[in-house]
Amino acid sequence: MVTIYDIAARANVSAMTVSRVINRPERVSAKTRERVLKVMEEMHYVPNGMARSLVLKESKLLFLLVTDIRNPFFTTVARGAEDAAAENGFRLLFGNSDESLDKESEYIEAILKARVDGALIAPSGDGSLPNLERLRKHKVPFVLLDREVPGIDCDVVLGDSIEGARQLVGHLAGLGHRRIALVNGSLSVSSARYRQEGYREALKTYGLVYDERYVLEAGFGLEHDPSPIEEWLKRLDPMPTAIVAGNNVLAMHVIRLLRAAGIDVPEQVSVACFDDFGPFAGADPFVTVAAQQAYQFGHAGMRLLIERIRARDGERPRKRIMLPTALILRKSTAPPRA
Amino acid sequence: MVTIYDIAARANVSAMTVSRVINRPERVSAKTRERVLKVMEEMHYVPNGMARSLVLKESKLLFLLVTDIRNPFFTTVARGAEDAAAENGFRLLFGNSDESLDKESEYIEAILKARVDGALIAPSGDGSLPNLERLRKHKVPFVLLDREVPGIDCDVVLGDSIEGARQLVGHLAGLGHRRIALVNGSLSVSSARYRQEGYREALKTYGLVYDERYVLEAGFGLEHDPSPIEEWLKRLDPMPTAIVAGNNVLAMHVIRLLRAAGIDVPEQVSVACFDDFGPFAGADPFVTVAAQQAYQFGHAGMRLLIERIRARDGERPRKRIMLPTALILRKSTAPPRA
DNA sequence: TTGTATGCGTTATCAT
DNA sequence: ATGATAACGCATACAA
Repeated sequence: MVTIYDIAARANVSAMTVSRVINRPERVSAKTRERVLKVMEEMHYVPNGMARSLVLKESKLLFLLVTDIRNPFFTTVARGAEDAAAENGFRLLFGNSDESLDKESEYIEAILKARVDGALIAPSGDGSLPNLERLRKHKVPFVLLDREVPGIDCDVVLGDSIEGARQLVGHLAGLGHRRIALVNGSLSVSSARYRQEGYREALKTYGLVYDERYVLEAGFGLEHDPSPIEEWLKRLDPMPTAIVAGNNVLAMHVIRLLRAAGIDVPEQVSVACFDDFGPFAGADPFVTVAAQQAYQFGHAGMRLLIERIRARDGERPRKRIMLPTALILRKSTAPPRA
Repeated sequence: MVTIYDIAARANVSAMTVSRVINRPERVSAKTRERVLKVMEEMHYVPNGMARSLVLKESKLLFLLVTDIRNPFFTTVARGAEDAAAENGFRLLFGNSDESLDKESEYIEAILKARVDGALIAPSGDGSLPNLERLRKHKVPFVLLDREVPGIDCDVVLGDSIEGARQLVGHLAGLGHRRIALVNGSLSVSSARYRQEGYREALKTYGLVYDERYVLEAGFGLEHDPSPIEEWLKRLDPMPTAIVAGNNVLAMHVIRLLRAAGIDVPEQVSVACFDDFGPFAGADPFVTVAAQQAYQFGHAGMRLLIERIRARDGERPRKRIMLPTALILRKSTAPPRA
């Protein structure tokens, strides 16, 4: 491997001069600078980032930890995060926790070992507290994504779940639905709690009663067993005329299960959910959603993280960015049958 | 930051002993090992990966370069690649080239600087040759994904485009279509060439004539301007009764444009494409596809890469993995109108 | 403007 | 079984 010493020898300067040509070109005479640059070119020199990181104590590496990169929400988040990172000269490492605390813990260790400059994290849930405290103890700057964790005070980018619930329930109530159920993720996830809270408040707003039999706590993950949803749907009597899903995965499960049971959507049951399905949902997406600004989640979250890294001031006040949701009406919702 | 020297001091051993406890525990007496481990625990020691990489000349970092992480094909590839990397103790950096050679070049520099152990790359096209030669010159192991590049001999994971084309055209011809058009990506991308070749061969197989007016060279990327497609569609006279799209993005454009022009799919024109739309295409996906095994692309590609890294033998024969495609019949294709 | 000495945190080598 | 020393490639502090 070619090092600054190899360059130095060939250019008849010291290694320090080579280092300066790279980092502070203006502090080197034009003549030697040209000569050194020429030798660097000839010898195909590429600076060793690891050696540089070791002495500078900054790696220009950031970590993005999501629960599943396959979910178009996180896919788009990743795109926004990578763009923002690249714009600021950072590279991105990534991992999938699969909503599992254990996997998350492994990635936390990876974050620590890799000496990345910071991390953008969608925590698996409230159980992430020890993981985040571990990062905090090691002074690794981090920003939370989509979910907050009670007990930890940090920058966070959230979606407005309360407003999203109001949009969803409001739309369904406006169509005339009065029995609106909710399939949710685990209540140990803050977004699920907010969504449930918003659902409850919105029901009240529209003069509907909250009935806990019409609320199911399931899982947000693609790999979660959907059979509890199936049983719940069978159990419901009378059937709700509309179902709100806590995220896109749950909506898919619900629609699939309803159809499998011979129930038409939206003819017999309307379905709407939080989160959108991304740009590849097809030319004519089906599900009515309260869409989150996924790209902004990633982009703004990354910028927040980089800001905090730059302002080494750990005492800088925490920022809490709340991104609005947008109701997008599609074909999975319709007025209830007479 | 806690270093092995801090641990050494507290445990009354040398730094080397601490290093041994971490890397070769069996070569340290049980007693001191326990003592050192206890101190490491107490002081919350985390090894510095960068320092380690510097001396060992291996980073346990791999780079995944795709053209767009938002495309469900690459999303799933990423998931497979990350899984395979994690299974083997590697972490993944990633970047999006957006089908742009310039962006790709920037990531190539990043790959070089970061001293990653290898890279899994979906090249932007044949123009990637210099970029790949640069990696080769610096002895960075790499594996190509989905596309090969003439002039470079390396491991590669490809989809069987010839077979995919046969499946698609065969299906349409079987339905009775005789005027089957093709919207393709840039012919400087190997997969586009193979798909076009397969299309041409399949037409012959099914006794149909190849007419270049019914073939358009557009772009695979989500950001490509779709207006050439629009003009092409308007120009076609008579209209084809079926259109094969070179990938999922093109299929989306075509379907959207046809509908915008008041043309029903599949009633008036059938549409089918290479690549699938992933697990979030909705509960009832619309488009008939020749699906690629995206997860396997990532997983097998990553394993190939890791194999090559381990067998430091650069002369090891290149592997060329060809993954089959699967025809999935859905609602975007139907018999032509009488 | 340029060079020397030193350290970043770790591991390999060789010694004890 | 354990330790002393050098080296990995680079940048900072200081000196010339």
